[in-house]
Parts: sequence; structure tokens; C-alpha cells
Amino acid sequence: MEKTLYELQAEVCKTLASPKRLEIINALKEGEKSVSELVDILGVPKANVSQHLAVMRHKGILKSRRDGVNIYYSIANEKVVKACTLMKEVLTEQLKERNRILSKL
Amino acid sequence: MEKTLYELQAEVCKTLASPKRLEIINALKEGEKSVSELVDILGVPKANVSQHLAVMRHKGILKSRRDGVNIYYSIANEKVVKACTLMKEVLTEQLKERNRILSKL
DNA sequence: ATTATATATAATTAGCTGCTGATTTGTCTT
DNA sequence: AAGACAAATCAGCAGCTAATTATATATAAT
Repeated sequence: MEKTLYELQAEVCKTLASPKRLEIINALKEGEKSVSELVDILGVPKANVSQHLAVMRHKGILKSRRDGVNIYYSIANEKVVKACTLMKEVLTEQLKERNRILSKL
Repeated sequence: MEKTLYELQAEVCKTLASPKRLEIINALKEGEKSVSELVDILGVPKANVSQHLAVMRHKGILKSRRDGVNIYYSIANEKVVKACTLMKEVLTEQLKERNRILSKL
């Protein structure tokens, strides 16, 4: 079961295509955070946060290190942040355009 | 049913998270193409290509214009291309890293 | 008007993904 | 070793999405 480059690229993209994962990436933008810190920020069950973190770690988006009882996650590749920023810009430009049209009615 | 910014951003990302859609974006990178041209490039049923194009058009990723019988699609926002390029770079860096490790065994 | 071509839409099915609750693993402290 | 805390994993259900097949619409040419 050979995978094409497009399939692999789509997998990277799929890994980012979740509101909670985007929120996690945003939270990690300025430095590493422990799982419980992220649980507090997102306000969802630990198991759920842990799953999202595991998925992103396995896909090489995040990396983790243990310090005592806590495990700290951080972003493995800054280009991921840039890609997310660009997609956010695409979105905000769309929203602006919609408002521009609506305000003309 | 209010949607958060993260949800909207995830929708943009989901729209790109498909090998065929990435292939379409890649094909449109250097200019507009008709549906049948894209069908030839992808080598999948017309209905399928048409669906993917419709999804991306509704999400504001692509735009279309009719010229006679043909409908030409093009990329609505260049930032989408940049985002895809970044994700491809994330992927290639991962693959390089893996090869680097494997070659040391 | 009829036929041909290009594209879009609809409905069905099958596979994937996320969420929840419960259990398990790992680490530190006493 | 036992208890407490942090994090990961598992199993099951629910919702979404893509691909297929068939049908419909739109334009051009005769």
C-alpha cells in the first residue's frame, strides 16, 4: 500500500483540520505547555486532549518531553504555525469580503 | 449555531485535506483549467472531480467562469497555494529526517 | 427542435474520525 | 509498597465525508 505524495500531504493537512488541534497549536505558539495546562485552556476532558496530542505527535507536528510527572508538548516544525497562520488569513479575508458585500445592501 | 474562529479555520483546512483536492490545486497553480482538463489530469470520474471543485468553490478556495460549454476554474486566493506549499515542505522535511535516521543503521 | 458535449446534482453506500467513560501506565512521595 | 497525581490507552457509539452510479441541466451545433 504505497502512498502518493498527495496522500501524505493530505494527511498533514487532515491532522491540522480540527478546531481543537488548531487551538492547541495556537496555545503552543509561544512555548511548550504541559497536558494539564492545555486541558485548562481548552476546557475539554483530558482523554480528548491527550488523543489530539498523540495524533499530532505521531504525525511529527508536535514533540514532547517528560519532566517528572508532567509531559510538555511543543511544536516540532515552525512551518506548521506559518501554514496555520496563512489559512487563518484566507479565512479573515473571506469574512472581510462578505462584510464588504453585505454593507452595500 | 454560532461557529468559533477555530471551527471556521478548521473548515478551510478540511477543504484542503484531500489528496485529489491538493492535486487540483497543484494543477491550477499556474493558471485556470477546464473541468475536463482536470478530469484528464486526475484520471478519476467527472462526477468526482466536479464534486471536489464544487466544495472548494463554495468554501471560497476556487472561483469559476464559463466560456461557452466549458467552465474554467482557478484559485481564488494565492495564500491557499502558499499554505499548501508550506505543508508540503513540512512533509518533505519529515521524510528527509526519516531517511537520515534510517541511513545511520 | 434534436443531438452531442460539458458540467452539476442527487442518492446511496462504506469507511473514517472524534468524543466519552473507563481502565491502565508511569512517576513521585511517604 | 501504597497512595496520589499526570498522562495515555481502549472500546464503543455517533456523525461526517468521499466515491459511485444515475439523473439532470446548460450550451452549442446541425
